[in-house]
Amino acid sequence: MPELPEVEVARRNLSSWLDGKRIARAKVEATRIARGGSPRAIERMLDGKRVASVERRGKWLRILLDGGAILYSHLGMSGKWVARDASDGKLPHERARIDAARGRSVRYVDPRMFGRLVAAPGGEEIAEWAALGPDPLAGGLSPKALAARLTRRSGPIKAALLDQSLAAGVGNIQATEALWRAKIHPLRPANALAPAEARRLVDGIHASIEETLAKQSGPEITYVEEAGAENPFLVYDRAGQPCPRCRTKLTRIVVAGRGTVFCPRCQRR
DNA sequence: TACATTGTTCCGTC
DNA sequence: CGACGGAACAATGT
Repeated sequence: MPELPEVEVARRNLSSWLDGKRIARAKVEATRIARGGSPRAIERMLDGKRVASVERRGKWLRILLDGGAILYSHLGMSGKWVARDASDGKLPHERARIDAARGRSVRYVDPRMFGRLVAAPGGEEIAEWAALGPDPLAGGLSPKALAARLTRRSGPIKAALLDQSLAAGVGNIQATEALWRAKIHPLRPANALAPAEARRLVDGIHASIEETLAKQSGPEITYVEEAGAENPFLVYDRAGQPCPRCRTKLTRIVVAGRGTVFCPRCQRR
């Protein structure tokens, strides 16, 4: 599952492949991924335009084009941007491609099709982008601001962390890792966190993101659930294994409908 | 064969 | 109106 670090790697890759390049030809398949206009309309928006820059906010990407049009991209659970040669054939599960003139042929691959491509020909900011909260990597997430927003929430802290309007880009993996680092039980009511705990939580989010980012950098990202991939995380998907801190057996529960691993000794309720 | 699993967005309810 | 639980989505594993 791509979360903030993987999406940031995708942004850097797209930027290196496309920045300043003219788009020779775009192809968008007719799948549920294409939104905000027909696949044909998205292609027309891209064809012949020069790419100005690639931005990220939370788990959303956007490609800004000269003239003001914008292509938004969300990777969902299994989406990836990869670069090939223009002469290379269609990849398995390839849903779109953007061929740069005198450059790479950039392909969007997404087996499960939870991802999205949204065209904004007039450069409009789509609602999903506008609704995103502060981005932890951009330094926008402060302990005080997070604590203030958490006072209104009585549900489990883990569920609150998954709300993209609170902290953009934190998903199930980063939330699980950050709570373990901060020694906070996933079921603690969000509005019951002490200031020191909010500080530890923000530190944990930053540390987890930075560490994942360092491990995932490269032109091809591997997601943890893919066959043959090794799990780079400290506790995510490691129920039954010893806690890396105290060796107590890690426990798995379900919070907000999602698998949640924690250490019953380090993370007390 | 049917069902659980997976993360996020969307939707209905309180 | 905001919080929150559950449904839907596509594919895979049991």
